Amino acid sequence: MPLTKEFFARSVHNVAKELIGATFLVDGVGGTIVELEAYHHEDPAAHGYRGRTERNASMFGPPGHAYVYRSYGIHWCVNFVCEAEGVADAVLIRALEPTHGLDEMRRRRGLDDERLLCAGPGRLCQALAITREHDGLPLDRTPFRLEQRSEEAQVVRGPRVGISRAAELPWRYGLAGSRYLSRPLRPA
DNA sequence: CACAGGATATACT
DNA sequence: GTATATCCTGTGA
Repeated sequence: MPLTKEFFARSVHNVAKELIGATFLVDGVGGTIVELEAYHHEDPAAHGYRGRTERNASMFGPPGHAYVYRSYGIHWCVNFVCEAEGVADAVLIRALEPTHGLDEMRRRRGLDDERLLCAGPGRLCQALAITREHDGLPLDRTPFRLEQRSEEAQVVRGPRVGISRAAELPWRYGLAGSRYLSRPLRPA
């Protein structure tokens, strides 16, 4: 079952929990979502916390769309907008288990190790060729494909990665036992 | 383990 | 205007 706009028009935590195990493809290349982080508009670590800017404009758009931004001047990171238009809640996609288009991902990443193809927000954007071109695009249309997970997933929660503000909130979600996480997830 | 790389935002002077 | 921090990764100690 493809994920609809209604799926994303809910609390960012419900969306986060249920996205673990979903399939995420761009032009047929991608895999299973095994790690993500929730960013709520009242959360000081969220890009939308201080209001709209040129960079984060698509966070304030309708749910079910992509928010792509450049991180540390080098990498791209992709978020899925949740909740409602104007609210600026989103989930940051942090890691995939590669299942589709492995050779294409290896070529783009310039490396063989399957475990490192999509284990990190910048890495997975490179593997899936996600750039600013994708910012603001709807997730239920080409080039994206998002499929709901077919079985229950064992989801674990822990503190988020790489932030200083609100670092104590356990808003990082992962698939228990996955070897494709960007780093180990210690339950909080 | 440390640190370069360098866009974007915010907090200063 | 300048300075500092950031939702990170690759490389080299």
